[in-house]
Amino acid sequence: MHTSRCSQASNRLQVDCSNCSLETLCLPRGLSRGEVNQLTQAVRRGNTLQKGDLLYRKGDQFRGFLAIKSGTAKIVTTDAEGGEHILDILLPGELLGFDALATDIHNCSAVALETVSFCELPANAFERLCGKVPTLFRELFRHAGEKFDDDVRLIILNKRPAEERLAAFLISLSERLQRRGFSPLNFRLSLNRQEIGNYLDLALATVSRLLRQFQDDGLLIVNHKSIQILDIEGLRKIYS
Amino acid sequence: MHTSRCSQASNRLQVDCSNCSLETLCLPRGLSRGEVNQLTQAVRRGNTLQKGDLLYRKGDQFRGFLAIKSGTAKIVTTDAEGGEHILDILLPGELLGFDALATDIHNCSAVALETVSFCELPANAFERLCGKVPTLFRELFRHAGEKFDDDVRLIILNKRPAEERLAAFLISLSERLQRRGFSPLNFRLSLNRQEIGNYLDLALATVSRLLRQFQDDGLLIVNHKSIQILDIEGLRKIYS
DNA sequence: CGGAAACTTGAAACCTTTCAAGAGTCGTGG
DNA sequence: CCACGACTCTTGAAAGGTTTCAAGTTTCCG
Repeated sequence: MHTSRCSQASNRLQVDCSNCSLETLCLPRGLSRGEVNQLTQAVRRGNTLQKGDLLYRKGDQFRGFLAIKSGTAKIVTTDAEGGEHILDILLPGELLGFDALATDIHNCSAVALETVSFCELPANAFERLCGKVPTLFRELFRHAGEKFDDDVRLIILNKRPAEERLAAFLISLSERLQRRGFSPLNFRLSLNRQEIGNYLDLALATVSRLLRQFQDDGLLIVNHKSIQILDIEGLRKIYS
Repeated sequence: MHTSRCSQASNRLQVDCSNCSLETLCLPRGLSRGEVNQLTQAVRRGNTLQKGDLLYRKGDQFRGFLAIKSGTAKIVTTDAEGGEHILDILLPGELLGFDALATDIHNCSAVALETVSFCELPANAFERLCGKVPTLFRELFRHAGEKFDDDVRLIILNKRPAEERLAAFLISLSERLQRRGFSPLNFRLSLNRQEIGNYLDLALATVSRLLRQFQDDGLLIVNHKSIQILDIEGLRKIYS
């Protein structure tokens, strides 16, 4: 196993939560200026990991909430037979760690899908802050709520035909990337076919076939992991 | 899911959170004696609804967390086409309301599957209490975490073959009923075939066929909604 | 008692998977 | 710089699990 110790970047640039580009997506979202300052002091910034490294591992003690600053990660768990199941894909500004809420032990692993940098709000700092910054726990609750809604979306989505699942996946990705300032029509998948299939409960071959079909239908151009969406409304129509 | 144990809140018995039979499952779970007393004062007890009634409706403003005292309920949401999707089945001692966490607007409806009595911790009382009873907030987070784990279980379960899904559903029900003092081998389903199928993403006909098959295999005896488990280990083996 | 709703059961259809083989891609080292 | 091997991806054909359709039966409830 390679849970390599994170390298802490030297902060000559003095990036903190109040001037972070993800301020409106991440934890500071609903907080006042003063509250963000308090948060800033508690957060450990500039951790980085490489593709395949674990942000945390299923079974680990909860150490704190994490926030993706750049790069992407996947949340996976394993079933009784050791099979892996991808439960979530995380983009910059999204929080991790909610899978430890019930028992203080992580129920999933978080794996970097590419080079990732992230921030950490240590558990003890969080508890300390909740007294001083009541909005903080309200905001964290809100983030937890969004995860619930995501779960609901996935549960419903995975009842639909394969074509709709993949279309919805691509649209959701596109919209989330746009919200983060990336191109919504031109992006690289950080998952391979196998992983997309795992997430959407489809066989690898089905994902491949459907991407081909979308391309043949003029909806997008796919080149390995790069996706160029040509007709997003057409895609949207598939998952009406 | 026969749940006649809890009687209607009668005034002479002065039922409160500290002497409720569900104390160890419900919200008071991790709280001290004094904390439970504070909780008791905030909780509104003795609400009852009939089969088909809504505890809350998708789109409603969040009013507070609810706890099932007796009876069962289902959490459902609707997709874009108006199709219903059952996301959870609630037994006595379980909390509802987490689907409003993200936006303060309920993302799902909660529907009584039979006569239900429940308690309510109003939203404003909750916020007031969180300052005074820090453990309460921690405990609610823990309950939210358990919902996450349930979602994960359902997502993984619904990737398995139909036979395993239904077996796992029955086992889970059996175990949860046992934890609440009901017979784990003899119970009534509060869902019809259609609803079980909806929850497990199976066609009504498949549920019917599988129950028949389980009976033919000597695993259980099914009679409409009544289930008598004969060989729980056999059932468990199906969902290894 | 009668009608609506829920359930059972068979047969055919269908979507997706599995299997398998071949092509393309990437990184490494000679 | 090319060759090699390990992966990943594509694609066809066959198999398989579930659904759909449909008809018949049973149950529930006014």
